[in-house]
Amino acid sequence: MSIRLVIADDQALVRGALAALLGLEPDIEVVAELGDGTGVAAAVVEHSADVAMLDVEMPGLDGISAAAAVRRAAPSCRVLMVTTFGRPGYLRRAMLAGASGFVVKDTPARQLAEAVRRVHQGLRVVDPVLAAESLTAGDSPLTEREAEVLKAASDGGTVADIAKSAMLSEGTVRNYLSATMAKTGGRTRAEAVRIAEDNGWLL
Amino acid sequence: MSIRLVIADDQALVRGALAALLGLEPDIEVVAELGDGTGVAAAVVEHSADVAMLDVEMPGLDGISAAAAVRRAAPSCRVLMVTTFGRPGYLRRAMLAGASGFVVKDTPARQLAEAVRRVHQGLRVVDPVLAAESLTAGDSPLTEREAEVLKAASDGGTVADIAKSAMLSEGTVRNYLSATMAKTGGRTRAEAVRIAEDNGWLL
DNA sequence: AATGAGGGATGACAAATGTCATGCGGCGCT
DNA sequence: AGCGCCGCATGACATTTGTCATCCCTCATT
Repeated sequence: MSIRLVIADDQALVRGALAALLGLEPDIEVVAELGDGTGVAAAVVEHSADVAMLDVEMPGLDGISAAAAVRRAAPSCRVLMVTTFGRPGYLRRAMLAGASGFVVKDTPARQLAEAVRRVHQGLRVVDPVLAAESLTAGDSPLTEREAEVLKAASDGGTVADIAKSAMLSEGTVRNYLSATMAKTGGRTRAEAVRIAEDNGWLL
Repeated sequence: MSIRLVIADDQALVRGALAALLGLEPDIEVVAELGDGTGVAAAVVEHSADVAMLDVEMPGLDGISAAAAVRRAAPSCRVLMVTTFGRPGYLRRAMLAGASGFVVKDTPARQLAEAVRRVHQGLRVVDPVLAAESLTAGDSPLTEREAEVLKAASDGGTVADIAKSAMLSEGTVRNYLSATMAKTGGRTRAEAVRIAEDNGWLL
């Protein structure tokens, strides 16, 4: 009996190409393709899928949240995350959300089908380089509010803009930003944003 | 006789998947897959390819430069650019570099093979939405130095950092940044960076 | 020869940013 | 009850930015 697979990726070209690639495998059957995370759990249930392959970066519901939704709706369905960026924080969060595997998009195409088979068998699939990074990088040092403020700062607005969007006093915003800079080791606000993004501490 | 195709994309998974997708077409033959832009022109010549499908964002030689190299080395080979980001500036620069087509990665997978066939026939393939944006957005207003300084600023360093990396006086750096902010309409340095990136004025 | 644009620089000034101390109330832990 | 962390806020302060005027030099255009 073949593995029933659901694929979610926001880039239609990539989504279709992955479906084509995996559809070539005799033991894999692609039963649904989605462009965002919102309908994934429902699709998994509807098609009684065995494995869901999810991109982390998606509009609407992000991959991590979608993974959690899938686990809740269909505990027997394994989740394999596929992402462009090997952010350590993504890996950790994906695992906490119940994912069984995590591969980055520059792993060889040959290994993808194998990864699908492994997670289907209940094994865990994790890029070893990433796993190591994830251990050394540690969890996010930012508090919820700090992350929120930093995220609001990530599009380059002024303190006044951020204060307005977060309903905070300007002084408070500066305090939070100062804290994020101290915790990330960044010397400027922009640097703190970059570091936090690279580690997957925002989202 | 089938269309001989060279594919270059830095994400191995995507590259392999695209190859699989297009390999299914009876009239297309994937003769080479590359992970960066440096070897593309040579590969095109070696395999006497008809069409080269290039990603814009690649390590080493970027897709635009690779496109130019292909046109120089094998004028008979058409170039189809494929990119994640529909930056207006990318489209313009790609066309100037001699590309025949430009598609973004969220176009439906079905249309990709058709795009390859069209450029092979000497037709131009351009996402109409993008083409319109490209016209309204206009060319980059930034001078070479301004773009260089703004790029140096894009990782969040201080003025002193930028000055050092560009071998300029700090005052001059501030003047250039001020100019970029005026030209992009950004109210802060970070905003100017974002706007310039979104328009494809950096790179 | 004159004009203008771009690269490079200085100095001065106003505004924004980053830092720090300090305060308060709430929540969880021991 | 006390301690510490977090959320939120103020106020003061030193830096860093962003803005502007002004200067020099070069090169291409007129």
